[in-house]
Amino acid sequence: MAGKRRRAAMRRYRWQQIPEAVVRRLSYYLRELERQTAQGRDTISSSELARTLGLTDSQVRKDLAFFGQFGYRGRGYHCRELAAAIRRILGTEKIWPVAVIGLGNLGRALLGYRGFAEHGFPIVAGLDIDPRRLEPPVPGVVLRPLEQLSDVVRTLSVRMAILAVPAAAAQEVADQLVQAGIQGILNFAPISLSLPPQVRLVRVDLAMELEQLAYTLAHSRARRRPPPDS
Amino acid sequence: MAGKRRRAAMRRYRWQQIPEAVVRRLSYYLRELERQTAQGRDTISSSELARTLGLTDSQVRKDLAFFGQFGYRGRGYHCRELAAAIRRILGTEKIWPVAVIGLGNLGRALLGYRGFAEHGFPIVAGLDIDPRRLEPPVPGVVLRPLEQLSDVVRTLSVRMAILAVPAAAAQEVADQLVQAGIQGILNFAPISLSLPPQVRLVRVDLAMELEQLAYTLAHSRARRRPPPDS
DNA sequence: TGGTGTGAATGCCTTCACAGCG
DNA sequence: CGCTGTGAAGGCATTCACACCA
Repeated sequence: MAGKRRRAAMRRYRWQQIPEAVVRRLSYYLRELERQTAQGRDTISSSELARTLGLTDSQVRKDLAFFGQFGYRGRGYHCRELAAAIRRILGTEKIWPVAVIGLGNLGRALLGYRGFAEHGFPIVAGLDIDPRRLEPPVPGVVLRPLEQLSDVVRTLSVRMAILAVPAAAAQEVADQLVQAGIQGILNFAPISLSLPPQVRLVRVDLAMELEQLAYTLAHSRARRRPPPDS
Repeated sequence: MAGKRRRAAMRRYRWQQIPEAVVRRLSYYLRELERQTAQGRDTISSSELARTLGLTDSQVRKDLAFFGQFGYRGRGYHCRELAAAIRRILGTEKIWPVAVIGLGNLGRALLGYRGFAEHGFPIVAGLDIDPRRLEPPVPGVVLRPLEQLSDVVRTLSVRMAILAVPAAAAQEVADQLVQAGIQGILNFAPISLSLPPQVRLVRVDLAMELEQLAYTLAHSRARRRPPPDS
């Protein structure tokens, strides 16, 4: 392996038309590959990768086939190599500096969440309307009043922002983000933003995730079973 | 309207076999209906509900049709009434007390996040292995060492837990949750947990959401369709 | 032998189109 | 007249099955 001559380059593709679900799974593959690599594993088969993620082997292979040929027949995929390929596909072989907007409870926590930087998304700035929330300082993070947004975006080359303001303010602040040149928004406010089509939007609604859980619990016939033994 | 005699009860259904995507959208409908209600609106048509969410009108109607008939021909849906129906479907007309496991950066923030309680998921307990993290106290929340998990689960009737521990510890702690009788887990650790099938699992990977954003930004030389989220 | 890559088949979800009704 | 509810059609994603290869 050790990638002497890879027989097939990554396919030049119409990235546009790739199903969203596929891209989503790519992230999962990447996480698992990183974990396996960290554990010293060299290669992995589609069926094993699938099993740990609760998917089917053919789905893994089909997903990857959208982007090229990465496997070795009879042997599977080289973990480190495939991880690198997925990073290239996702665009995370480069660093994406991120700004957090809204430094309340959640925003502050996100400033300190290490998982972002570990995956190529260092948080370089935090902004809030209320200047009192700009204290205390956070090492490595520029804290500024919201009005300086454009400056921050420009000087730090920020293209994506995490929006963690109250729902009531979210649309207005989102408009300001667009104004300032932000191209992608990760929205934590439980509201449906309307934005110009060229601005990418991903929504995370934490209460909603619990609702999904509640739904399955409420309708599982296995009501309130006692703690399983063993 | 004022719901004199609703002509059709909610359909008795095979809740199990309803597509996951439908249940997911139900949460979005609920959010939007709550917002419209708060703005004093009385009724809304499927097409308007759809438009604010970036969906199609027929999709809204089809989704709801899984569960019964909620609309009024020629008039649309009664916001408050439909919201109540969706809450019944999701199981959130009842209160679901939740425990947060892991009181690091993220866990602490989630303790204080109001959006949970507002949607029927009050956080009643926080647990951590490290006793130092149990300070300072949080009003209304019981903070305990992880070893007291079973007690807490029993005395507070907790069925769902939010898992916010480091990835390296996540599987082990998840096993303990199952032991203690937890039936649903919202997992923030960037790792694929393996659990007995009767335990429900929802995964939120924050870095992954940024990866999705990065993907679209990295490949956005050409036009994509508008985000399904809006 | 073991496992990839991929057409073909399947099944599911979404969209269409319109009957039906207030 | 407006808008729901719903069979039918269409499109898309997943799974199957197997040729092919190291």
